[in-house]
Amino acid sequence: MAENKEYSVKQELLAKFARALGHPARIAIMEFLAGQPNCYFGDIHEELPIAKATVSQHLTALKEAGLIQGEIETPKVKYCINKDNWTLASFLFKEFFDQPINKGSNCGCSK
Amino acid sequence: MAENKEYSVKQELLAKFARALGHPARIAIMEFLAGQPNCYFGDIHEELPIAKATVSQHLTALKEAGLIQGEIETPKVKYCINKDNWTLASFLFKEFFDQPINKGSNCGCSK
DNA sequence: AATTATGTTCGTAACTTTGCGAACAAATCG
DNA sequence: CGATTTGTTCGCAAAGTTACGAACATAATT
Repeated sequence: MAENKEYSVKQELLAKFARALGHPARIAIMEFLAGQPNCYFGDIHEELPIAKATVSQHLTALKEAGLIQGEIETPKVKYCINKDNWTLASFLFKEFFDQPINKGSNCGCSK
Repeated sequence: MAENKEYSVKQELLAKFARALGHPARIAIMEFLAGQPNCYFGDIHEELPIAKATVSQHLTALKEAGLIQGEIETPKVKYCINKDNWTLASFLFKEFFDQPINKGSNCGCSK
């Protein structure tokens, strides 16, 4: 930033992942996928308090962010976590939250 | 989930933090605040490729998510990271990404 | 060829987000 | 008091999100 006043690739990527996780349904989907050996659309839908069309939309959003992948297993559709991007997201978030926070930036307002 | 088909408090909270971080400008703001001993509105604005009205909006979004705090230091406004919630968010994201991923959930699609 | 099961896509509605310039507010400076 | 500095708020436009039911697509089954 600073000189060129643009966002870095990392900032854009982190924001993309964050945005994808920015809905409780999508958090719930990721947690469900992490814990299930078989992850069919129907099972995911059963877990959520929303219509199947909406579930499909959320799955598409997660897919577009690269966090999950789908596979047709007629007549069902199997979803799973994209491990490469999961690992990447994990790394980026950890790096983000582990950045040192300048003591002077306390502003006297955080107690 | 499952029985009641609702989102947990944790899922809602994590989604709220994720959503707040779901824009590159807000990622950039947080990174800037983390690294600066003095974090005035004007300095933040200088770093970003957007109008001040928009910067103000993003700051409000971060404030509403609890990630930052503002303090009037006339005629300027000083912003800083809310450390308690930063720590909470950090914990929630780490817990989320450190959850074990079921091997069976590979679906054969993630190689 | 109809039926069934499983999801996706379409169309729509309501709402939210992002962005900007202009107007406004508050305190200080001449 | 008028002018200046610093940010916020207002009003608006364009675009994106979330949600749903209905219609559609696909493959297996009868």
